[in-house]
Amino acid sequence: MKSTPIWQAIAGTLRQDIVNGHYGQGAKLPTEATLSNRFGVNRHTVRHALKTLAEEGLVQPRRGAGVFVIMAPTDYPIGRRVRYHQNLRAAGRVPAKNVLLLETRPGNARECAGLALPLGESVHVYEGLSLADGQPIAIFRSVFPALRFAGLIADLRAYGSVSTALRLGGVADYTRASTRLNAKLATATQAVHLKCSEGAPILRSIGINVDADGKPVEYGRTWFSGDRVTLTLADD
Amino acid sequence: MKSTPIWQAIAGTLRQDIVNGHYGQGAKLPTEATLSNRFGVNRHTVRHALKTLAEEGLVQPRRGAGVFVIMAPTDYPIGRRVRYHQNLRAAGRVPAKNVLLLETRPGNARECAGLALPLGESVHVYEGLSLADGQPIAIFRSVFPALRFAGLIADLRAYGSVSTALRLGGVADYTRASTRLNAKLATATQAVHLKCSEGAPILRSIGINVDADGKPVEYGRTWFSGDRVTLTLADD
DNA sequence: TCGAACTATACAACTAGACAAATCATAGAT
DNA sequence: ATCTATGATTTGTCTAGTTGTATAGTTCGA
Repeated sequence: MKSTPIWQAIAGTLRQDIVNGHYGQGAKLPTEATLSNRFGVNRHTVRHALKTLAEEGLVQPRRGAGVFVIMAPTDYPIGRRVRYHQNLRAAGRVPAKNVLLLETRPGNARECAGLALPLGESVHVYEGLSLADGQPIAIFRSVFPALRFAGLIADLRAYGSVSTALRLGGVADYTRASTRLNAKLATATQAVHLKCSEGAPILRSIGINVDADGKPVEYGRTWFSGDRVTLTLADD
Repeated sequence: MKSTPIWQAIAGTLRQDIVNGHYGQGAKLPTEATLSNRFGVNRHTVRHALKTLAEEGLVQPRRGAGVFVIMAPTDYPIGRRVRYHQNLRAAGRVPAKNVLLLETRPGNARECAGLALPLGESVHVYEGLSLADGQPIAIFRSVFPALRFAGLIADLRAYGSVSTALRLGGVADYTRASTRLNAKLATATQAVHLKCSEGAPILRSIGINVDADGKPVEYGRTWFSGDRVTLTLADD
């Protein structure tokens, strides 16, 4: 049996304390000297732990000042009408999106089934990264029926916003028809984008949005960083 | 004629040196490299000898620091009235406490059940480390009903003593109502604090203390280092 | 032939101490 | 009141030493 190194254990408990809101956003962690005393280890061992937390983007050290919490755990609302950016802004965070991929291709079985399209019909794919205060929160991949929304790619590229692009495509309003949640482990690629370690817990959400007539307009999958996001169910 | 292995001879002479007071309590043995030089053998042979001494409880190695002479296992009294510090002092040891956590939060199912509170009611949490002669003996986590003892956190922070804090909270006397004992294996975090190896045997005690009226005032869990502590049942 | 005892080497994990660089708090001078 | 100098605090970096673990090989006796 291989025992876990001390620095990993320390990093784990500190991460838990941060994620559980024990230290709020911008709060100063105890000094390295204090922590090394508290854990009964050498200062360098604590530094090793803090280094990994800094690499994950959880924490930022400032020479002469201390180590500060960069991000607070994000509450991410799930419900019939989700407006990601507005919710985050209301919580005092700075939301952002990072486009990774915009393309049109034939949909696969799952995508066409979710969108109620014949197999192999062409779909728009919008893949990107959701950020809060510059920290990656989630990877999303949304697919849309390409025949119905011919100019969607251009609109997405121009505005970045799904709701705006759909409105320009003639969908005045849409709601969430179904949501499924899974727990997964981060793949290597996901770990790179989410700035977490491979194998970190991931919360995967698969959702279908429909227009006023009940026709599917978006089949979206989202991979949330389990450490940084708490999904909250909104009942509306 | 069967010759005794070298490592047993080395263990014997080291043991003699220790019991003869050549190395006092807490003293650091020469490094493995020094010893292997002095005895003219490989370092692994010395390590084999040191390992048996460690298993006898005579010495305790600390990675990166050295091998240290250790004292006898601590007798820890369990009974209706436990005064940890006084008992240890009577045995000629120097007791100490190390505060790891002081917070107020909603209690979980077990904690609320133990304290006879409605689920989710707020509790004070006091987590720390018990030391004897500077050596970690046990990790304790006590929870108290927060509504009843409003100023408990401040008192615990000021005095460190549970009995003092409870007295200031209006509980003149309290006794142990129930004690349950389990054997566990040390988690990585516990191993860090107790300075033992992950998977080392741990004696877990779950106790409920009640006031004179039989109302629960403390739900405490304690994880003892199985190697260093002998629980003794006091009948009073 | 097998296993116990021992050697040899290398690397990982942790400790120990020192000093540099940036920051912060505060007393003192203007 | 404001600015400045100073000292304490805190993180960054470096060197050196110590135990933990893994692998590979040798010797010797049953």
